[in-house]
Amino acid sequence: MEIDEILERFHPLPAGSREALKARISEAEYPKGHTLIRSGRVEKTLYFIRSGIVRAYSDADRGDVTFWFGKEGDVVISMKSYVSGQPGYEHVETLEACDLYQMKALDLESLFASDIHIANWGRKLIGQELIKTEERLISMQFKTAQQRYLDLLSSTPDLLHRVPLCHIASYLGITQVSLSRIRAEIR
Amino acid sequence: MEIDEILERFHPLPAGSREALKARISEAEYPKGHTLIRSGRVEKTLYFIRSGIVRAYSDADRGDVTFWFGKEGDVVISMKSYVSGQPGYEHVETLEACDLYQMKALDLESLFASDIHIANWGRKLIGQELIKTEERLISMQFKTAQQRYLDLLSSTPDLLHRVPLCHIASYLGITQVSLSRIRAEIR
DNA sequence: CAAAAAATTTTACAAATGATAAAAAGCGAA
DNA sequence: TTCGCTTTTTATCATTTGTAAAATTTTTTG
Repeated sequence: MEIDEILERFHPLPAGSREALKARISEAEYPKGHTLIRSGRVEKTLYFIRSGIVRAYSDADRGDVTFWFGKEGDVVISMKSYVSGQPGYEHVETLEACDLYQMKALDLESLFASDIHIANWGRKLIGQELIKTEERLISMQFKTAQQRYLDLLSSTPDLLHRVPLCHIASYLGITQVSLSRIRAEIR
Repeated sequence: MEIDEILERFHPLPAGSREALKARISEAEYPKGHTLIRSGRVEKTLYFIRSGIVRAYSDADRGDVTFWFGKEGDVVISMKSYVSGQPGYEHVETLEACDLYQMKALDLESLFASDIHIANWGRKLIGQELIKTEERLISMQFKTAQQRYLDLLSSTPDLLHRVPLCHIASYLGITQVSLSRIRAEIR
């Protein structure tokens, strides 16, 4: 997915503002298994995914728990770092070789301070992430694991071919064994 | 909590921008049990809580499920309406008599378009909501119901005196009976 | 292709949670 | 206070989910 298309996903931008953003964006490739964001740090870079897939996870007693998948067109930010300037709680690693657009958080910050269109674009971007997170939270409270699995199957079927089931299970808030049971039941 | 203090909670504002916001804000009182936001509509008003407590909930098979509590200093918005302009999925009702500051979403929208400080303030506001939502999502995935209850107890102990346990249970993603068991176990 | 490694599924048992019903406790109004 | 109502707790049993270990399948590597 090309950068113009990605930037327009969140909110329309006047050509001048879009060019100002693009002037700060560079490209980078990373292999599978590369860690883009590490917890406990204030992250200084953010990414847009041109191609590939990544996961965000945090450490827990029972190993790491995946709470987000990002794919083509998505933004990769340590939200905590980005919003509050405090060390984040998440790791983000590539699950495939990835082509990314990258940008310094400080560059974006200074564009926010000087360009009102970019400030509003950033507001919309965060807003859309918020809706997605809220909808996931609600689905965790409302729905059974089986329903959540079926939802995932219909909304992003490709995820199941591209990501190991252990990460899918943890994303659904269940164990690998439970997921296996659900899959057997449906078959 | 006074309006200046609430507005400053999210991001510092120059005096002029703060006054521009305050010029669009009025006060209102609502009794306990009043519905501020109804699902299926595009909400045109947003609120800041001066005093009192509210809950957001959605309809499910097994009755309504509470997914957010707001108290003094918090913002009450239908996020879906506000961010995407589409009908929201949540109801918000007062659980106590509430003193609120209220504002038309369109007024805020036009301030976003004309005042860069307010646009960035709005960005920070949404960002902080996102962090809170993300942390709750993670705690739903990582933690047992008992841990979530203990977390709630230590972070907002007053909630338990002000809100019926049926709403607390649904907020924690468990039944009233399970919550009762957890409470008995701890005692 | 065969061996090794990794991922996934299956099994058996234990623990946690849900559903339901009924009892107990708390609370406001007459 | 007592009555009537709501909220909370307790008890029982059924179901779901977790843990641990083994079996199976798939993928990787030589």
